[in-house]
Amino acid sequence: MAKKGQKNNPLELLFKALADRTRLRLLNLMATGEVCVCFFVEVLGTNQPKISRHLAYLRRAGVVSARREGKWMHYRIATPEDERAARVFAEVLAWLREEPEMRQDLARLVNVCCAVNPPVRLQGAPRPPSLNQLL
Amino acid sequence: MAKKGQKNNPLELLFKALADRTRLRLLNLMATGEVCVCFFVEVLGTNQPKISRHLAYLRRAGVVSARREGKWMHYRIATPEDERAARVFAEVLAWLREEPEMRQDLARLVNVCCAVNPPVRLQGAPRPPSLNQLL
DNA sequence: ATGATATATTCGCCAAAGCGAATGTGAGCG
DNA sequence: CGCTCACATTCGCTTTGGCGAATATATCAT
Repeated sequence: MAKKGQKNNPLELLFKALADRTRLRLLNLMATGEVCVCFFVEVLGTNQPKISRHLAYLRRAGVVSARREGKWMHYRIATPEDERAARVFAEVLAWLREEPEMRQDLARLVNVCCAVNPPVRLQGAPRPPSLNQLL
Repeated sequence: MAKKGQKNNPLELLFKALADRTRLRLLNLMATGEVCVCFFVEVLGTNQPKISRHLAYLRRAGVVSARREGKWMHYRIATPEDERAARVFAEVLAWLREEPEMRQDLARLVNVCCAVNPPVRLQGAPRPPSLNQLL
């Protein structure tokens, strides 16, 4: 019964989490604060199960945490305890912010939040708190 | 026939390269300078094809470069051109240096290099230049 | 309870990637 | 030339992970 055992220490866990474009885009959107799942779906323009699966992956990797609010789920970045890890993570987020697609994503998120006529899907959705100050 | 096309921009490429413990150990050993393949094999204590495969992976990802010297191959870290990428990479290496197993690896590398009776396998092998100053 | 909404999980399917074992290649030496 | 050493690549095999489609769960409203 000797287990294969996940040798996955925080290091590998983090990098595996970062090794996918969808997950990087999600993290980028969470960079300024917690975001509701429906916004991810809207901004990334993909189906919802895909988003949920990647969010689950990120959570298993300890990179994000989730909070429930009624029927909505909010995800936020979970800053690593280890100082080195936190610095690497912060650098990565800063790097992301410079990529064109990531900037577009952020722009779309802001647009969708501030829209006078938001998509039906987002009618009653709780807006990302960090963006409220932009309104 | 539409190609899947590797969307792999430098970002994902780097993180995929980092998402494996063996590769992280290799990078850690190269942190101070170029190292010959035979030392990797000796220090990590695994078979040679495995090492070569991971080195090939790192090279495809643009993270390391190789130099031939007679029958020996030396690998070194290829610092990314992009400034952000370089900073992230440097932070990662610094982080690695703090992990116990990584320190052990480095210690073994030094030991093997300075040994009066090195393993047969390494008799004529060119030592990592960066370690010569330690002798 | 019924239904609607928001999110999560499961199910096949397929591609990427890790492994050990075997084999290929290229350089130096007799 | 042929042999050996250092390294690279290939071959099955297994695991991981990504995907869309379908289904399950949780919360709220009626």
